[in-house]
Amino acid sequence: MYFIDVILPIPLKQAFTYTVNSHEAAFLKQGMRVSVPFGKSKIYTAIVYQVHDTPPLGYEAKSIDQILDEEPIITPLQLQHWQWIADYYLCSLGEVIKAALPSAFLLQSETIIKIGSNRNVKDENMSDDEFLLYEALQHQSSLHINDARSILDRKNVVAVIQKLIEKNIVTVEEKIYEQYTPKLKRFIKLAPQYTSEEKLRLLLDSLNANATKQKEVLMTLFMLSAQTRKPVGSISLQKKSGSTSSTLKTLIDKGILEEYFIQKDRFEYAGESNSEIKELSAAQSDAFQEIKTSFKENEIVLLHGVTSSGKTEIYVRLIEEMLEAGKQILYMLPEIALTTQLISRLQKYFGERISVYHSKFSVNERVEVWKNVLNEKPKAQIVIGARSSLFLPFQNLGLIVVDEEHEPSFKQYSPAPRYHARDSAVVLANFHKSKLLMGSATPSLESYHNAEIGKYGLVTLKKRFGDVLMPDIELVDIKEKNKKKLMTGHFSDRLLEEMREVLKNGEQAILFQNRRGFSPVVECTTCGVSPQCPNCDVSLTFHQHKNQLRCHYCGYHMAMMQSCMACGSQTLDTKGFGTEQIETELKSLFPNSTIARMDQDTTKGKNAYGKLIESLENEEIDILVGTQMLAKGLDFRNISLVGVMNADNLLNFPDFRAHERSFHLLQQVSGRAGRTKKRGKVLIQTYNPYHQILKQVSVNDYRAMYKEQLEERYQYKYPPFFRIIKIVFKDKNLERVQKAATWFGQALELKLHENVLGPEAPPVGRIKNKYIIHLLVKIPKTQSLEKTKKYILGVERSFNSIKEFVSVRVNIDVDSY
DNA sequence: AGCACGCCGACT
DNA sequence: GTCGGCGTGCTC
Repeated sequence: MYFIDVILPIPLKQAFTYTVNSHEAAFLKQGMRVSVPFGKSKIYTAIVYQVHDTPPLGYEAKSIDQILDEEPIITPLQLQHWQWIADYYLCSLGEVIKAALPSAFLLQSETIIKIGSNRNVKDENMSDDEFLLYEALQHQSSLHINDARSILDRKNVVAVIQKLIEKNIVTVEEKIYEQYTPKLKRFIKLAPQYTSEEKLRLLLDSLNANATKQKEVLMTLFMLSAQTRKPVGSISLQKKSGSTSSTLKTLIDKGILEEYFIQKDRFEYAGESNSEIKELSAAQSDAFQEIKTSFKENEIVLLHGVTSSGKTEIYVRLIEEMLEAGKQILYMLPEIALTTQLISRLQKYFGERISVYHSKFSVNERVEVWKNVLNEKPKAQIVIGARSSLFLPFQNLGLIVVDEEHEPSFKQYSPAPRYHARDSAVVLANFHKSKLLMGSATPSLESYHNAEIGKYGLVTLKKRFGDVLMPDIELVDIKEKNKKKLMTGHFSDRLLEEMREVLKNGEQAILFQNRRGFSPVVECTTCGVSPQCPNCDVSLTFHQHKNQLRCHYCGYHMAMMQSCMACGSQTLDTKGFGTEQIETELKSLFPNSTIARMDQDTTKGKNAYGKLIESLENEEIDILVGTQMLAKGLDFRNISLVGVMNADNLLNFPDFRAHERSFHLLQQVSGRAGRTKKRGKVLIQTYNPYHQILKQVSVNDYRAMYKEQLEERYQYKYPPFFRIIKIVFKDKNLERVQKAATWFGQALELKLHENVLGPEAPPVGRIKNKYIIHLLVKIPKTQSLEKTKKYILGVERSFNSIKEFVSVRVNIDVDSY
């Protein structure tokens, strides 16, 4: 007897054992997929972990359903890395697998209903629902379980189907649908009997005189295949010969032409790669050499280069060297949708050797990249992707670049695995014995600290490319401006002044407002009530273009009311302000300028973002208003002014990274100004111009910010001095979740004492009708991380055995952001 | 996580 | 009286 242990893509920690026969045992290897029956009826895709001959104790193993791969699709190194992620971030290997594999690799069975053996059915023996299904099956041979649900218009259809099965009216089977469909391209060739020139001539003669179109097609085909000696695609044949698909079809039907299909890759970089790499500036070239020197001693190097210093060109040089060494390269960046500019720049350098990978790609595209990386195909030698690209089956990884290393979006919060892609990449590089370069204009405190204590190499690039000056940053005190009545709406006189200047010179301006929607909160000025979301503890926000109130957490929306729902008065007012309101104000302030807005609402469509960028590039837009999105990767020559409408709502965020994040964001936004010889101008409006962070931003003093924040982190026991683990409790019942968190917290305190914080309700205490409570565990560097985690897991186990708390969801978030 | 089994309220 | 709610327990 042979057995295999498999991992299922579910949040259960244990492996599952199935039986296989001796052939299967000999064939199967770790990292192959098998489909296995699981539970009552379902068939799942599982990953083979090991093949052995030890029968399990205490239960009878089922046998597998099917082997799905010829070769492993996951490498042993990958599994090791994933196991590390599972252990470090306290989740199951199954959860990592689910996040790591393209969904097309993890097929699940679906229930199909078919007509049964009992053909003479009497209506009176069936209930209405049963009859409806029976009738549906008279028209089509099979029904998907979802079809049954929509026919009966209810969720639970299993009982009805069960009855029909008992009466032999229907049968069910579990079917797995192949989701991956190779893309086929149609080619045309001459049927073999006509391939000689003479026979072709005879053929042409034999065609009717009025079949000129057909002759045309044949001549074109003949010409094309003589010219290129490559297969002739049906589309290009049609185009070149000016014929239609029906002409082609006629010829195929006559047996003169034959069609055949070749599998095509979905990615084809159409543009050419002009491999001319820009000459590095002196500063860049110094940095490049420094990085290489540093790599001799360090596995990891942090490149701290101010905005617009040309970090990308340095990456390109490093990548180029790795390419020549025949190694694979992973280039990770945050939120890939926002970095189309960068991708096309890299494609210009490396052409078709780049594959792009991220979770918003279709399942088919992701499978193709996966296979190309696995087989070390040249076209996937460089992979550029968001955080999930770190799960790809690299064979021969030489370099990982983590660009914009400080970005919080590298940390996944939900669902598990709650991993940090930058930190997991460090481990991945270690497994592959490859180098890792982190880059940022404003490194995270953690990484900079690691560089300072000598864990990472550090290379600094202080000069902007082309010796462009750092922008001139000015803080505008809007409290004072308000007093002196120098504000027009949300614009100070200084900002308006600068904007007029910019527009007069035919330059562009960017305005940054860190809030979406027209105005976050609607408030009744009579009774002070503002409409709340019924499912979450937040005020609804007003969206002007749809005249709607919306909840950002659960998506709840309702039409904007005419009068206050509490007191009935019509004195509704909007508090705070967002991009939409700024846009409206701008339109009346500068009626002759073109104004555009960039935020989640205006970039929803597939190409909306690209279009905005394009019109900005073509200088069709004079003023662009936007959110966070503006901070990243935009690289335009003609923007000479950046305005930050209100810096305070950034700084007043209730979390320990708020100050650091504000610095990052303001620094990055400022970096958009003045990328040519002329010095850019940045105006930051604030109620508190004396805030340390703002001062540090205004004089571009990263070191001062770093020192001060580090001191605060030390004082208040936060990273990089302490590790933090956040434990989140959720339940429909407030009292129960409070009780649960208190119980858990007390259990933790037994051993971890004062390093357990909470229970505490987060700023938004209820989301989607679930109440939320947090516990925070701080772990000093001197304390064993492993033991602490084990202890927390132990407490969780006891917790889960308490009946009262079974409904309470517990999430453990290691290195929470 | 799904998913089935099992015990209580609101309708035909 | 049933339908369907979701609480509880298991999955090799």
